[in-house]
Amino acid sequence: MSETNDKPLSRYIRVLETVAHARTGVTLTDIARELELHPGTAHRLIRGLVALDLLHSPAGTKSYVAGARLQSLLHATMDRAGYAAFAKSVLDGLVAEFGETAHLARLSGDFAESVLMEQPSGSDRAFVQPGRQLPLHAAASGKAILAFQDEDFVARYLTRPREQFTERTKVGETAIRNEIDRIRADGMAVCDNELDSGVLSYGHPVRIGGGQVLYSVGITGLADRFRPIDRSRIKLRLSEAAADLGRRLGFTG
Amino acid sequence: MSETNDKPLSRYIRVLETVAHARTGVTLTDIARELELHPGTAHRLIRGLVALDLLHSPAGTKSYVAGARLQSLLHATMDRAGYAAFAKSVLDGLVAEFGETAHLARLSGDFAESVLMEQPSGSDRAFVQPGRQLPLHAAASGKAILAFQDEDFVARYLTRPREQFTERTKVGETAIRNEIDRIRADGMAVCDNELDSGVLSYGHPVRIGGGQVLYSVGITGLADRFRPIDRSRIKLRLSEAAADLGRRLGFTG
DNA sequence: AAAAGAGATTGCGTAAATCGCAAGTCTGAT
DNA sequence: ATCAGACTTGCGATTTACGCAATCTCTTTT
Repeated sequence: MSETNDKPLSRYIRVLETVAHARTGVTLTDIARELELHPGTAHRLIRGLVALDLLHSPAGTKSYVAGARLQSLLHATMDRAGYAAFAKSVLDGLVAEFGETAHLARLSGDFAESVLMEQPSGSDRAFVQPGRQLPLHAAASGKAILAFQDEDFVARYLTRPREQFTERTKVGETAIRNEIDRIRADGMAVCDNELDSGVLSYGHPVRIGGGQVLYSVGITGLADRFRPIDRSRIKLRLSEAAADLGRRLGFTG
Repeated sequence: MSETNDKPLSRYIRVLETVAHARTGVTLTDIARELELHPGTAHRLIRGLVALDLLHSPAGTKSYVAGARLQSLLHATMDRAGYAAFAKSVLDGLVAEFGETAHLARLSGDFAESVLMEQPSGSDRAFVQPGRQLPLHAAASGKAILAFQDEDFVARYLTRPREQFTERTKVGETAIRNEIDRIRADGMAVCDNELDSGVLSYGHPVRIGGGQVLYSVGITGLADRFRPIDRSRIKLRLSEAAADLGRRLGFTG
């Protein structure tokens, strides 16, 4: 009988806590010592956590830090209301410049979720009000996120059925793969009548610490009115806004 | 279900992710359906997570939300540098009003860790520079956090040895219990020469979603200069700042 | 109020993951 | 080259988690 009545899950969590509380990366031996585990046991636990991307060992190093999946979980627990405090001003800047609706979207499972939206005053239509689920294959802000996920994520997404919202919605695997390549090369996603009819939308990935893309920032307007606006200027402003947002959202080093 | 990694840990994590992604509480059946688990299996998983305080079921309800330990873990992954983006302006407001040093502290294990500090220009002394570990029984911002932890946490903290920093540091169990009661009743903690000699400090708990206290906001100054300032005005401003910070850190619970 | 139904909980035999330990491998410093 | 410390892998024995089905507990319906 061991003195500790620890179940497996408890030990995993304690490893995560040990890593999280350390300001810098911790080594296997650190963890084993801290938790009074045999090195072999610590190694097995860590290996399981790394396999799930809860821990990460930076290239070549033998120390461990919080993995992307933990970061993702952290952001997932943030309430939508919390974004206004530090993202509103960035969106307001875009609204002021283009006179169209701007929004911030967050990856949430298999959708992008709009978490904050700002509109020009007197705007009649709310395209992307907070809470709306934006499909990753059909919305500009969704595509901007999808295009920068890893291959596992993309492959898994493509195995599932995808809704065809308009006759322009791309749903085929090849079509979406091509679109992803285009977005990666260009740095910005476009959605022209692919989700809502008559609506044109641009989306740009937001990179947080470590380069992970959990968010995107987008501008949306009625196609007829929005189309004439110079696309390179939109891209420039969106990339600036994304860099700003990434700095504000990138809690983790 | 003949899918991917079905090791036990993976299922636990997927339950946590399901709960985190839901804006509101999710029920056992929701989780079972989402993850394609049998209700009995889902129940067992959830039970294990609740036992570790990773999930929480609000009084009497049958739905689940992120537990205190999960929130604590996730916040621990945040880098200190990340707080500047959305907490600096709040601290600056306090500095401008009182002309003393303001800081944000975060619960980290058995200490409160200063994660952000702002000072009046030309200030000569850095009381609580980011990274400093503030003891939960002797620093105002530490006490403000300790007083709002649950009984288990407090009891566990009191079993460990506590350093006596000055002759005014309260180290006895009864003394600390009384201090906790006072802070709970008053809503604010005071540290008068209990940690650093000649230094007077106030700390106020920051409640994030669900009412949990993982942070505190504090003002610190030389006792001789700071003591004359009206305490009720300090309390008012600190509580406003805490409410603002809680909103910005707005996490669901 | 009684019945029906959905959701939540418990028990059980079986299958699988984890356990501690020990023996191996790697790495970097002397 | 050698050595010490850190990391990794392998092995039965044990513990835990597994799916399923039966039971319990509510809320809703009649």
